[in-house]
Amino acid sequence: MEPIDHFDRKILGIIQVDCQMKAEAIGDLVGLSASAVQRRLKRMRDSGIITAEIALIDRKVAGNPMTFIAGMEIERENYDALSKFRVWLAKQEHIQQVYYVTGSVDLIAIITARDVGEYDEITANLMSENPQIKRIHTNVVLKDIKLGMFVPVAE
Amino acid sequence: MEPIDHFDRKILGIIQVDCQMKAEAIGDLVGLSASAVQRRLKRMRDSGIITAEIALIDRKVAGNPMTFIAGMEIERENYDALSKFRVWLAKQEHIQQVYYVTGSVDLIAIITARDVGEYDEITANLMSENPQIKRIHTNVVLKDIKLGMFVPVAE
DNA sequence: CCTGAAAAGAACTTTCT
DNA sequence: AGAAAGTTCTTTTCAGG
Repeated sequence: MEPIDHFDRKILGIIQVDCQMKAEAIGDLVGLSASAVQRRLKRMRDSGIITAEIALIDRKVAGNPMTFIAGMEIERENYDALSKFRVWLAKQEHIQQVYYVTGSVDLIAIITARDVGEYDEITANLMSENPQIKRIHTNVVLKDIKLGMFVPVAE
Repeated sequence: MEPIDHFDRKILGIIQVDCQMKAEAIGDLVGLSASAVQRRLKRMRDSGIITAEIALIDRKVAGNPMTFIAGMEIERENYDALSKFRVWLAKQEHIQQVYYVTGSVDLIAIITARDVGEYDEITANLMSENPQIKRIHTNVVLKDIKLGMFVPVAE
């Protein structure tokens, strides 16, 4: 993967907050011309440093106001079934994030739903479709304190 | 908050995956002219239905390849200190997401760091700056199975 | 009120130095 | 890299449902 310089880092810091900002405005902030910024953006998109540019929307308007954090235990034996699980997950729109972790549970998922009833349906389906999952510990999110995907760009 | 119609829902579904898609391309997908799509986008941005448009970047390139999920226990008495905590959190770039939850822990945070050492520094600082946090249970993320912020838009 | 289409304006891409 | 020309996209305007 291509190396990035000081200007790239600054640009990444900006577009992680607002990727619709005009190249000229970014240029003013980082001390570069609009052309140079555009070139760098194109290079970072093409090389995969920028993996996606997405809109965040109001969950209530989308009809999925609730969030749940599910800790899951899986059977050690067939934990190679993860690849199949991955394929299955890609199609599950309500399951936003899944992490394979160390600790008291094996997987942690962040799931969005209309209400508790719908969450129940989702987890019931999750367990029936993926028998390697033995147990689910649920935390209901009462309040989003901070939500983001921002990653600091180290110098 | 303004109501949204079928076209808005389709547009939201698209820009949650790619917010740089051209209005004409979106129009082709949803069956609307480019002008109409632009108008709807502007309205949804102004009204706060679209809360942000952000770039996702490669964590390794950013120098923060590791992710940790921290479950935190807080003292019941001064859990109104949440508002101060919130202000403090806003400045903590390594702490991406924080949820106030029911269950065995009170808060769950998703934290990004260069390595375990840096994570240790972050949590040490977290606890010294916020004495109401009594205990932290850490899950180290071994693999990101799915990462996203996509929210399905109910009809 | 919202659409589609065309004109006007702004941004991006390319080329050149 | 920056600047200017060329191209594309967005914004505004306007007529019509």
